[in-house]
Amino acid sequence: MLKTSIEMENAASVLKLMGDKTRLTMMKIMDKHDCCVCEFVEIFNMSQPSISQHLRKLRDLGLVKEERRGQWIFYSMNKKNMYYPFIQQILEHLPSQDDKLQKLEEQGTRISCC
Amino acid sequence: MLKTSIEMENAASVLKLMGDKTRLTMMKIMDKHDCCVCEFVEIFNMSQPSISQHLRKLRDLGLVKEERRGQWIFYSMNKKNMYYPFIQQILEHLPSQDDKLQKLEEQGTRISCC
DNA sequence: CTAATATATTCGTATATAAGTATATAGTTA
DNA sequence: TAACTATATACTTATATACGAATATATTAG
Repeated sequence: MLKTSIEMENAASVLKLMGDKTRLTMMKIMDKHDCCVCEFVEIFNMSQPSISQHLRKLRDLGLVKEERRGQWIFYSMNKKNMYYPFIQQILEHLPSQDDKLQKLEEQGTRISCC
Repeated sequence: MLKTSIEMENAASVLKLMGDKTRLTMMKIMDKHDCCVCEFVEIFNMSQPSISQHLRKLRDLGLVKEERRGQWIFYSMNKKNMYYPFIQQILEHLPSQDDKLQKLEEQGTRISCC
């Protein structure tokens, strides 16, 4: 059985982050796709600062990585983070959120397709 | 790959519960052992009402089961709960908390040994 | 170089959460 | 049956959290 070594305190911190539905969904999306702030703003119909704050929390723990492409900064899960294996096996059990990106594409607001 | 079907909203709720270090530790202990309130009070050096409130939150979601034995009510993880498989694979990755029960036994305050 | 766009940060607000004191309740024990 | 013990509940308080308006910052685009 593949086990990651993770302290209780760190585990609780990660789980608390994932215990917010918006962030959990973001993480599920970012596990497979790059996504930028303005796309999340559309997906969740939330304000840009709110989305930015959610990402900040993930960034503070090194859970996500950024890549600037032109005007946009794309976020994805940082698979090199020490907690990633722990996070991944949680995300694996969640339903796909790809439909949310699909919807963006249909509306012509998917940016990472360009 | 064994996957459980769990909705995002429910997953977030469960994860939020587990995002508290005290509750996470309690859940880890209860996954293998029965434990009563007064034992948790000793383990965590917290007030009885606090422990009781933590258990209440777990109980409200059906995550724990109770069993009265004399004066005491023993709690353990409810392995029949629909979310248990999801929870279990998270708990599996955490370090054992058995040493906490061990310490109780050494102090002579372990109740479920009697 | 300026204007525009994307994003981060600051700030304020409403709500949620964890902790403990006080009290009520549910049993068991004597 | 009354006394006692274990536990649940109610209440208060301090702190954390999520959200969005306003603003600052970092780039790119023209």
